Amino acid sequence: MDMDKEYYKACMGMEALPMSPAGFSAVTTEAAMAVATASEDEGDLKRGPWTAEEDMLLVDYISKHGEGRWNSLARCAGLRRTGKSCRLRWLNYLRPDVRRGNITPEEQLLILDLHSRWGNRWSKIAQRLPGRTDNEVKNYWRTRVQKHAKQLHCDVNSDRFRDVVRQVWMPRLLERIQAESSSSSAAAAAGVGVPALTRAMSSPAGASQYHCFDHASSGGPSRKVAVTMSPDTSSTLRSSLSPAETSHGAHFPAWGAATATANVDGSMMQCAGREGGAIGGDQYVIHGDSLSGSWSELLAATDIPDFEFGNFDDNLWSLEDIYC
DNA sequence: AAAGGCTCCAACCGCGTTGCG
DNA sequence: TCGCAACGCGGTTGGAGCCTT
Repeated sequence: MDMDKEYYKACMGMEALPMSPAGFSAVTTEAAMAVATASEDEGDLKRGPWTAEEDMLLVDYISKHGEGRWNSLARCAGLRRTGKSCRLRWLNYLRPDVRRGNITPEEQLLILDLHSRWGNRWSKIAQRLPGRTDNEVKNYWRTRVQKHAKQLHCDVNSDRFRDVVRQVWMPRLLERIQAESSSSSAAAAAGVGVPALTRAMSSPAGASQYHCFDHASSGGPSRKVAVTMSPDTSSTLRSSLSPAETSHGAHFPAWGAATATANVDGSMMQCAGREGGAIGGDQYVIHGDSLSGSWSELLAATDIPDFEFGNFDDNLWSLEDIYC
């Protein structure tokens, strides 16, 4: 294609070379030359795992010329790969800002929340998780979330599973986040004695809400609280929750005075204490100190209709299991 | 120690969309 | 307007490494 030839001239400072997929070999390094020569010999595109040499070629080329035009980039860089393959390798692995390692509780919470409103829009969800790729989010969902749905004998997209996520999983994640935040900021907030969930604020319109627990009063029974992820707060979580996109069927018409806020890595999480709550028009209640014990015990204590709790093996649903 | 099963994730595939001639 | 090529997204697969028996 002429467009490609012009691009090659521009980016390589040389005349365009023949365009056969196997024979195009505008190379800038010895390694690239070797790869290109091999491609001429074998006349075939390479597939499968990338080698360190290929990674080096791709990174080197993109650092000099930028990304985009992946098919021509692959040829210019002397890679025997399709443009698709180069793009995927760069976006999912080689890009400097790709975050590696376990998905954090904050990220898990965000994924669960965003998936509940957007479904399998992995790319869109990943945009709200800096450094994470759609592939990573998708893999997390398939390996972790779907596994739990399977253990619950329900479809991952079913209302039932969504309820469990909102009523049990997300509150639990939130508590963990807050606990970590509390411990890390304990020194900074010296003397405050901040409980896991504290402070007051009103319920913002369009917020995502679900129950969590207030363990502030140690020794006493835990209070059920409604949690909202507010669009009015800052950072990543806020950006994920624009009011126009918030579509949960969670409603808490009246918010009690004992509401809570936790700021985790700049992500403001809010909780509002009250005596009851409704999600999707139904009253769900999580009783007492339900946050200790197994996953199935939590579920058994949760008034989510139609779950066959007797089928669960407690060992399958250890609370630690829901974290990475 | 070895074999089989399982988990996780990198990579591929197919299809819809977009842009350009 | 049409056709083609490239791009981007979501679904799926293959295999390496880990775990269990």
